[in-house]
Parts: sequence; structure tokens; C-alpha cells
Amino acid sequence: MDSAIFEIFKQYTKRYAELTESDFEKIEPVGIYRKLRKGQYMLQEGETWKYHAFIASGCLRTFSVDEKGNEHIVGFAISNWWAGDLESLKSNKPSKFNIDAVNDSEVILFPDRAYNKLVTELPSFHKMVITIHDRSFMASQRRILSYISHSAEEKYLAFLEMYPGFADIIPKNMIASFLGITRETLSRIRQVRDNQ
Amino acid sequence: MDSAIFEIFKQYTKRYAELTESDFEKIEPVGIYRKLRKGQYMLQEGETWKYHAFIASGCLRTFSVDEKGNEHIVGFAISNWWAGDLESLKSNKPSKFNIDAVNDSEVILFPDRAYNKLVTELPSFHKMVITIHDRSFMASQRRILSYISHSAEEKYLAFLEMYPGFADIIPKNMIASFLGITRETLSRIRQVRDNQ
DNA sequence: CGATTCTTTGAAAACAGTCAATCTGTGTGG
DNA sequence: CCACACAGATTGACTGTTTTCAAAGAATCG
Repeated sequence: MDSAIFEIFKQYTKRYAELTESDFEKIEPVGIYRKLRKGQYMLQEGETWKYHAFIASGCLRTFSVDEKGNEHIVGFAISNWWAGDLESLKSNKPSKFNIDAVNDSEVILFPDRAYNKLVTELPSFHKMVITIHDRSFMASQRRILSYISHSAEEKYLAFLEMYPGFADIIPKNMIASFLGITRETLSRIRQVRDNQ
Repeated sequence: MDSAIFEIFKQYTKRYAELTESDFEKIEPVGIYRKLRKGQYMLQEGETWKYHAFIASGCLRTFSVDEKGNEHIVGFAISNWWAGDLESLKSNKPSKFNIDAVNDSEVILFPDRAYNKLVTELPSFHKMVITIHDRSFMASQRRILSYISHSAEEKYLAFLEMYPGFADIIPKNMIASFLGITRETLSRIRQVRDNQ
């Protein structure tokens, strides 16, 4: 049910801004409500991304594939997060990334044009968007610091702390890819830790 | 001369927005004009950051110091870039980072409150700020991808490509710290490349 | 010039990646 | 219900990369 999905979004907004019922009446019809089955793609490399995607349930991953065919996961998005390729959106060029569903998921796609209209017309929505932006930038800064200063094991421990709940729903090989280490190395790190 | 520094800022804005002379008249008096000598600190760990700093000339670095006393450089900012600690600014909490001058530098500090006032009052300034935000987020995403998918040598080559000009003005040991490798490893990478 | 900082080099040790085999749990079709 | 296939996770042996530690060589600055 779309309205159930939108309800999750409404709850989410309360963290960042006080939107009125009249605001929500303008926002709701703009959204495109999608269910994604595990493995299904939301964006494929080469397509141009046009949305702002809110994840209501499940989990998506954003990854690129290198020349050798290896996948590199640049980000996960679980419920109450956003996903998309800002670079493709802003430049209007084909994306270098893929986004697919790690688990069965429900998302709301806000087309960029309508989304920007909401930003202009609804000050609370605008405020929320800026806050979310700031927070994702800070999150990526923390992640960079983790990568340049930590060993494989420390990165994994930092991951468990920074994204509690992720480790339970995301396969280990994807976590390894996110951390920039091999699944074998992650497996060995976990083995040592569990024996303690 | 402060006006010479502001002139650099004026030129810079043209990339992102069309600000009028009347806009600039509002912006100029808000800025605090500072010269930093090599090694001088703009922000020290523990202080709360309150500004948006535009780099007119020179180069700054943002770094944290871990328990072992090792410095980890999370970012450089050369002329026509911005520096600061968004996390401290937004949370109003003491910063975990230091920012100091790699070379003699000139910066304009825009106090957060006055900066936000400019954002509200000048639509062009607002537009520019959003664009800059988006661009720094995209830059950090690219950097993350580089870290999870590249070897030490590939990271260095990607660095040379992504930040042309940086390698000439920044000491090698700092580049190594930025890349998350040791100065010895960077030295060996460069040795091999120069012999080709 | 002397002091400091930055860079390079060498050898050994630690760390992480590769390749190949095996194990585990899940789900599907006969 | 069983057998099988498949994806995910683990293990072992080996290889390659990066760090560490120690020393020495440039470069820069007062």
C-alpha cells in the first residue's frame, strides 16, 4: 500500500522539520512508489539518474564495477535513508554506478524537478533537505577518516559501531566490498573476534 | 590588502552564480580577512568552529591526530576552495580536527550567522552555496571509491589526476597521509614511476 | 653554517590478497 | 520428502603489498 509507505516518510520527516498536513498533501502525489525485489535494479550504469529516492524499507546498495569485474560498494541505504547518484543527477550525464536491492525493499522516488519545486515552495522541506545534505557530507567525511587511519579490522569495528543493524541484514561479502577488503580477510577478522 | 583578497573571491563566484555589485557590497564587510603563515593554525582540536572559510591563496590542511600521535589528513584546501569543520559548526561542539596552513595563505572567514543571513537575503549567493555543497559531496564520494578500489599506487595516480597542481605545492609526507599510506611507500611508488 | 624538516633507502615483519577447496544453509524441482 | 543446485561463508597455503624500524641523504630556513 502506497499510503503505508508514505506514512514511513511522514514519520521520518519529524526528525528534521515540522511539516504540516497541507505540506504532506503537496508532497505525497509527487512520489513514485516502488517495490523492489532482492537483486532488482533501481539504477543501472549508463542510465541517467533523475530522482531523489527515499528508502521506506529494505536495503539498497550503490556500487561500481571495475575493469576486472569487481564490484565496489560506495554506499548502503536502509530504511529512512536516501539513495541516488548526485553526480549523474546534477550533471545530467549517464551514471557510473549501479543501485540494486540487497533485500526486498520499498522506495519513494521523487522526480528531481518536482522535488526542487517542493524545496522552493515549502520552507520546512527546504530546511530538511539542507540538514540531510549536511549529514550525508559529514558521514562521508567520517568514512574517509576511517579509511585513511584504520586497518582492515579497525574499519570493520568502526563499521559495526557507525551502522548498527547493518551487519545483520547485509551479506558479509558486501560488507567486505564496502570496507574495501576481500571477503576472506573479513571472514578471518570475524573468526578471531568470535573466539574471544 | 583585503580588497585584493576579496577580488579573488569575486572572481571565484563567477563560476557558480552571477552576483551583482550590490550583492558584493553586502558580502564584503561580513568577511574577516586573515593571513596565515606556514604552520599557523586556523582551527585547533577542541575549539568550536564558527565560520565558513574561503581560501584566497596558499593551502590549508584539515587533519586529526590519533592516539599514537599520527596525523591523518582528511582534506586539503588550496586557493578557491573552502575549509572548515562542518560537524563542529552544525553541532556547536568542539572540533576533533585541526586546520593549519601548509604554505603562507590568505583566507576570508565568514561568520556562520552572517553567512546564513547572506544565504537568506541573496538568492544568487544561496544558489552558489548549494552548488558548492553538492560538489564537495561528490568529491568525497569519488575519494571513497578510490580508497576502496585502488592500491597505494593507483590512489596516488588518481590523486595526481584529480588534484592537478597539488603535488607541486604539498610536501610528499602530507600527500601520503592524505592517501592513507606511509611516506616510505609513497616514496617507493614515485621512485618506480620516475625511472620509467 | 647548523638545525630542522622532508625524502629516500634497505631489510625484516606484518598485513592483506589470491587461488583453490570445502562447508553451510536455503530453496527448488522431481 | 529427498536430492540437487546455488549463493554465501570459511579455511589453508601461498604470494604480493605495505608497514615498520633504522639509517642516511637532500633540501630549506634562520
